[in-house]
Amino acid sequence: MERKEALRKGKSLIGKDLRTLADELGITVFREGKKNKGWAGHVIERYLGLPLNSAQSPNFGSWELKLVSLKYLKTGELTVKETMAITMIDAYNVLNTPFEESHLLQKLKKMLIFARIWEGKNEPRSILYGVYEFDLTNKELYEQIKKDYELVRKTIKEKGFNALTGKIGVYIQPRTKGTGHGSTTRAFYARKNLLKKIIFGK
DNA sequence: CTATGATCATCC
DNA sequence: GGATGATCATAG
Repeated sequence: MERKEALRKGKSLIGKDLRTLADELGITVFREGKKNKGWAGHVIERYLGLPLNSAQSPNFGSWELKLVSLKYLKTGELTVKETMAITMIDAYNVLNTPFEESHLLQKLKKMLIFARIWEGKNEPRSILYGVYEFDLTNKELYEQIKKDYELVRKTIKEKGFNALTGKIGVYIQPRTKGTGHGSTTRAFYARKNLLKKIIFGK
């Protein structure tokens, strides 16, 4: 499926409750009291007729599916609930790859962001809010992301991979991520301020 | 066991 | 409420 087509079909889902769709499509949201964290993504994939694929980059070919949770503040304002994982950091790869050719940039160019409204850990319902493309034609975003990438490279080079922390970066941060239990892997995450720009245009 | 996607837990 | 680090589910 082409990216454009996926975007168009995705948009036709806006306003729908992904929870009821999950039931209709036979997607498991909870299993033995535990949440299947990938359920919302699975619903979208199934709806679009895509294979449930967890493999790395070859995702769906010309584009990638990402999900972001939104939530309402007490003031009633809608905001981004969480940062978004983009891709794993490979120290060697990052050190030897300029931003223009980085895995990070390739991912950003391809991704389609599906924003859903999160209402609680028990997922009473979840409305699809919108579908977005990552706008890298926006100079300000592009340049700042590039700076963040360069900062990560510099940090690895001067202080080592383990010096990377989630505190680094303005739009993109290198955050620990792994199976836990002492894992030291890191991944690029999109910070909330960046997601807000893309989703709410501010 | 590890990679990946995404969310949870905790600290401020 | 927001940020950072840790964990969970699943596939290979």
